[in-house]
Amino acid sequence: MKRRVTLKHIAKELDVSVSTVSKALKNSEEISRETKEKIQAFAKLYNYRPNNIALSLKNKKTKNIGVIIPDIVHHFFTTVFRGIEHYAGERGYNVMICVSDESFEKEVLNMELLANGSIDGIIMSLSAETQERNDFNHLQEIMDQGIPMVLFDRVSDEVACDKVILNDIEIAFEAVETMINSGKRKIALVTTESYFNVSSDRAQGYEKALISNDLQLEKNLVLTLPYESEDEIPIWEFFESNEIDAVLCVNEIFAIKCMDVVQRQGKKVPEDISFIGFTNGILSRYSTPKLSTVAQHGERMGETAAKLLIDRIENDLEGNYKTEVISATLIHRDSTIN
Amino acid sequence: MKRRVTLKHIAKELDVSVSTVSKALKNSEEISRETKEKIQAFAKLYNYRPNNIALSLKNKKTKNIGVIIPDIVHHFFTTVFRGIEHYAGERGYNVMICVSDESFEKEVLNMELLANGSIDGIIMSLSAETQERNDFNHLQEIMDQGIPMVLFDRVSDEVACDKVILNDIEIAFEAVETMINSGKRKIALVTTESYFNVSSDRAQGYEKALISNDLQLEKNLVLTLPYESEDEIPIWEFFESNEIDAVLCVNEIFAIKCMDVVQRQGKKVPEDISFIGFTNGILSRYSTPKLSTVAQHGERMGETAAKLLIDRIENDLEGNYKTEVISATLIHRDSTIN
DNA sequence: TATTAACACGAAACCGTTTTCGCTGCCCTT
DNA sequence: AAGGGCAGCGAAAACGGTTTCGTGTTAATA
Repeated sequence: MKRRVTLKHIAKELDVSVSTVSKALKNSEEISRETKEKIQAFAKLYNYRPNNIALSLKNKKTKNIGVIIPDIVHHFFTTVFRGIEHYAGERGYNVMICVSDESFEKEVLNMELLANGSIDGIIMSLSAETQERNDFNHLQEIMDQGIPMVLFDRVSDEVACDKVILNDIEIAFEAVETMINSGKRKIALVTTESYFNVSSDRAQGYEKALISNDLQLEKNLVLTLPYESEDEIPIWEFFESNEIDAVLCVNEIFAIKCMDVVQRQGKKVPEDISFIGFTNGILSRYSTPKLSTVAQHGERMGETAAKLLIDRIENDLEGNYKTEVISATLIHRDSTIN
Repeated sequence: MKRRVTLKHIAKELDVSVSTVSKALKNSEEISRETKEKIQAFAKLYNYRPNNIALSLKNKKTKNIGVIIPDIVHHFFTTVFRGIEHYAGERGYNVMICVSDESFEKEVLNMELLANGSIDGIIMSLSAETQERNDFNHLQEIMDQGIPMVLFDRVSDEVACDKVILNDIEIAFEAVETMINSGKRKIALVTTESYFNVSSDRAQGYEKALISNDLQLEKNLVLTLPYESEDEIPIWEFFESNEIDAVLCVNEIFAIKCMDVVQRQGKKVPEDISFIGFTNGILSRYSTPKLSTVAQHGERMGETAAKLLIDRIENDLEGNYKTEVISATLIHRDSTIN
């Protein structure tokens, strides 16, 4: 119904100039006390709020940050997002969110949409397709336009910007070593395609742990699963045709599915076979047995990313890109011994 | 590094006026072919993109919609959000998202932030605190300002606007009746505080089903749990001190927790006791046994909400508020008989 | 040859703010 | 009485676009 009241309306109504109104509302010394009181009272009465769009245009600052994530229905990303949202809110920023659906094309589209002035900076995690194609021109363009950008979790060495990552190698190493120390010897890895930087890092940690404990590195103890699939057969065969007494999974779902399969095959978890998964989501807390996991501290990751971004937006940092490493922690539940 | 190129830059460089550039880029008939070609080539070369902020100011349309949800790390809300994002994207809208964290104060703050010109309309689900306080002035103010708003799932009768809800009463009725038909007689309800409209609707459906099947409506077969709590004792006692052979839970987590408790008490699911939960999330699919649930079709809910909102933004509908009802469906897994 | 229509472009207003600068009066000083 | 200083306010530019309404040039027509 009612149109929003603007400075111009107030000015006309009170028979002063727009500039006077603007100054009065900022309590400028330049304006007499009585004029200020009159204007402020009027503004309050009509619930005046400065128009953000006009401010953005004038200041060339939108106080918005854009977030592009591959999937919103995904525990890890939502926790990261929560961290971003909280931190950004504290510093007066709003968050626009786009979902790439793991698609390269949608990622590019989203970036173009956001980059047209709507946001002061971007936080993103690469889509699966982007990692597979290894094509980062769209990121480079954003950087060239001088729009600050922070990459988290799924990052790439090929683009120079601030990054927030997990110490994937170290924590995978630690996870595997924990299982070795509890007496396990035939340790498997269940992972995704290796173009995911996180998967290859975790594989690296897995291998290092085996080697440093004088264990054989066996190719057939590594199972590569498609990112999303309901097909259980490869899992079933994998655990039937190999003697395995411990498993590291690069995500929670893989771990739950594998645990389910081996239990149906008559093995006991963790006595016969231990499990550790990445992503400390709800599934881990409610599975049977409760899954031991690597907590990725998504919320802290999000906060860190937001801090890096906003710092760069507000201060001109001239390159000097930082990579912050979030330390994961191992959470022992009932799928590992001790 | 490089500043974004504007119409003014192009105009100066090509020695024409800003208006000519603007028209040329819109392929206006008014401009000669050669001039248009020259300008378009130049624009492409320097990767000109119109500034969204300037457009928003001029058109008084931002092509942004705001979404306020109580929690982002929550399966149902993320699926709704995905629906919103998809549909909005198709119609050329971006999404700004705010999280109220179930807090009244944050909800109000978020609305004020969004309402200052950043968005063309709002989609929201009420925070727990807002429902508890029963205070909707902030919603009314938004409506008074003429900003279109759509409420979903957690709605209130006290505010007149478009709404999207689930047929909670009917589906709860159906769920309970299904269990009755499989021979169950002592049917419990595990719910949250009744100021959640969805909980009270589900309770209503539960009661109606009992009554219409000539079963006793027993107060002590209703367990009210705090919204988030790790305390297991009330659950344990509830199932120990009552003879119960079937349970309807108003959310997934409650169901999983209860199933866990009764199984540790030595009862068999579903033979001794059946379970149906609301929210068809990942937990339901991977619990032991797999939980039978009410699928709320969050994605469709989100799409519907977005459609209602955008239709209202783009056409002046003058009141005539609609309430769309999404039909939930019962998914039978292993926590119910047959 | 004078009038006119079509063509191709420019000037300016506008969206809502902020901010710089300049212009009035008025009072005080000498 | 003249000049200086200051308090209080307004005009205008700027942010980056769109759009309406001229306006000058050329070619066609009477």
